[in-house]
Amino acid sequence: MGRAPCCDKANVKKGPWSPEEDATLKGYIQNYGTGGNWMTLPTRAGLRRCGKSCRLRWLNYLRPDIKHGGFTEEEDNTICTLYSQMGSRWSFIASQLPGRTDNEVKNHWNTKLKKKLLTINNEKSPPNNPTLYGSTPTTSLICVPKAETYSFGISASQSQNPTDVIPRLSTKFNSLSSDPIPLYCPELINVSEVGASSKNSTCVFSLSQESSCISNSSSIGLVSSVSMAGNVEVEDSKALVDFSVGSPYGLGNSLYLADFTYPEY
DNA sequence: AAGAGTATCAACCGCTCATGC
DNA sequence: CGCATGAGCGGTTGATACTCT
Repeated sequence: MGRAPCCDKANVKKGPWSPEEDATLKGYIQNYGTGGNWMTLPTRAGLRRCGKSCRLRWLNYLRPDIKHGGFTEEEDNTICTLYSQMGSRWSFIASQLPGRTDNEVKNHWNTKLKKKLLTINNEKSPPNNPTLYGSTPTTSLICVPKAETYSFGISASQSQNPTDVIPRLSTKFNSLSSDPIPLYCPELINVSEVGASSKNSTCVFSLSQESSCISNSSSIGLVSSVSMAGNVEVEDSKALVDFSVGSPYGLGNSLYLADFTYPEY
């Protein structure tokens, strides 16, 4: 027994919105507002749509203050900076960009900015010289040249049962820059999930317990415990590693570019 | 010109969180 | 306190547009 559906699936239309539906929804909200209840709005407005669908259509497309069109370089930098600090908090990031929606920002990141980051690193980073990505010095996106890569290897756990194999990631993430927080994490990191999509191989990992990590940043000193969760997306043997790092000293978050080798089981 | 491959983005899905009862 | 419900969020999908061969 699962959760009750939010609407009568048999009687709601799905798929792209027609201009007539857009006009109906827009007209209704402009005249009467949402009434604080999206679930009943389609019925009140005379639309055969799910309330969630109406909400999404209004917020992402029909709102009068939506900005359509390409992103400026300034917006790109804002997204990169905030993503490096906050992770995929798209609603927050979008709130810092007037007229942009979380969906639009998320799509823009996934289709353009992420690739741009990889491309820029490949083309412009001289060996042995970590560089900041972006035009503003405040950004904390770090492109790590191949020679300084944070290589890591994965070895399988001792389990023989494929269903409960938890590969373990033994590595050190040791940023050469003082910002964000450089870390040395000698502990084994449990890989909670390894999978592959049509485009990228993905490896999701997290520390199963608190780990002692020593920061070599003089401004930070000793970080006694850090929890981490990260994603790795692999493309052409490079990995964009996205770490959310929590510590008693607050939160840090950084993107690293690293070489990646597939585990040998 | 046509088919295949790729990129884009609107929309959906399922989950979590907040709130009210 | 526990449950039901709705809002909001992030991940993913799929249709369409675009580019390449």
